[in-house]
Amino acid sequence: MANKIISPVKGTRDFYPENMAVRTWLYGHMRAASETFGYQEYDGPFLEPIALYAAKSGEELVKEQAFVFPDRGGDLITLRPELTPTLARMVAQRQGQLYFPLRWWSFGPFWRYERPQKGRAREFFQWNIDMIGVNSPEADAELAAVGAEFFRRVGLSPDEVQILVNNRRLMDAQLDALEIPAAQRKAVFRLIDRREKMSPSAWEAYAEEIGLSSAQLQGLKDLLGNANLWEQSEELVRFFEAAEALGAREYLRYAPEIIRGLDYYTGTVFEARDRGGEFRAILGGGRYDNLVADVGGKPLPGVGFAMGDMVITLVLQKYGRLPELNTQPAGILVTVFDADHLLEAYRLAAEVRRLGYPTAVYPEPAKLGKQFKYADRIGARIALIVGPDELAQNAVAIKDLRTREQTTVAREQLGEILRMRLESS
RNA sequence: GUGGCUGUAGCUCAAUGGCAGAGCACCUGACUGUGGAUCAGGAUGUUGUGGGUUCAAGUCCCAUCAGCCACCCCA
Repeated sequence: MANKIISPVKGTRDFYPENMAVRTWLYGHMRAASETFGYQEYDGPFLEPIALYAAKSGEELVKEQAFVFPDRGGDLITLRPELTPTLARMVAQRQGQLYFPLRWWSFGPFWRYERPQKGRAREFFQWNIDMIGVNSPEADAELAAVGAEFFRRVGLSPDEVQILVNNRRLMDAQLDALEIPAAQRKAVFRLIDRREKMSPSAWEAYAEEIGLSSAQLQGLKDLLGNANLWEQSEELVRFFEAAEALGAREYLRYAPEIIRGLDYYTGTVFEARDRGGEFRAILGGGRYDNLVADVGGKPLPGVGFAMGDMVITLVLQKYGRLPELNTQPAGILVTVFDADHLLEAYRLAAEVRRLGYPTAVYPEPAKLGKQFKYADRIGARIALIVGPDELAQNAVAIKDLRTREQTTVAREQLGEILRMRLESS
């Protein structure tokens, strides 16, 4: 038996009803946070040509981490590893008819060919939210505020999660001052990104390896130790002022070590972490001012972030913020007294549904005890019985599965009684 | 792509190289119009898969697959 079950594809997840309930719950809060700020829902194709990503997403992403396969005509197709390039294309295609600034959000599946581990699968769901057409620190702050709004809604406090913020232009200027040449910039960004993941000695050895002088290394260490560095960036000063006005300041903190991996970020970048530092980034995003032009449109600035479903779920679990979710839509189960009363049960179920209550009916005759047990196990609150006695009186027996009390009511009173029972608690 | 740990009943896990087991869950009955308790009984496995060593393998060896974890990388 067991050996005949075909394994699911590595790194995919089956969403049983209890898992699906969590996904739907997350989706609801993402929608609420997005719509509170006036963002519109959209989506793109799950399949894209590989060329869309080749331009700007970063080589690692396309070469090593995307699912790529030839279609029957021989063209290379990619299962989308991220949404931003699709968004850039969609905007570029209708650049003339869209009205800016554009505020769009989306939630859907993405694929990434990687070794699965904690907080990461090959198929995952991701919330994307972006504002296109404005280049201002205040727009950046609004996106961060949407992230903060989401955390607030799911019950995560600023003591538990924080959005760490930096700015690439600021870091570029600082690296200029240290006379670190442009050719070395990418390697140094990577070095910064790895600061907290390596031991201090290994980190310094790595710095030396990429060609930093000891003076440059000391300068870099000073930068990364300077929690007030943001005051030297007019963009970040305005960013934090706007975040304050938006009521999101308490979730934000300046962090000079935040760089982000994607090549297309040009200004402010941010990512959310749990304060224990236990998990990888909960969300990540920033400003990208060249992306629409890179896919063939006229230049348009943008800012946005993405949040995967897995890390946020781990964080919510850690802090006990995942609610008990009801996976049973039907509060009522109609029992089947015996084979002669099967259709009577079906008629009763139809009647109760017309009254507006989701109702399941036991699909075949069985011992009543078994049916009550089933009703209890699927999470129904009320069981209804129509046997010969009830039928003779044009009545229905109502059993409350929690209190175990049972009453018989006239058929025409059924709606009223059900309303009292189901809406009382 | 590299490394570590783990695969035994639906679930959680036992079994000094010597007859594959327990608890929970499940099914039946005690209870022919009533679920969670109790009691009695019952079913359940090619021990992930394929090889090898051995008189004998769940146990040792090799390979492979899967899950988890770390590295890599991160949307």
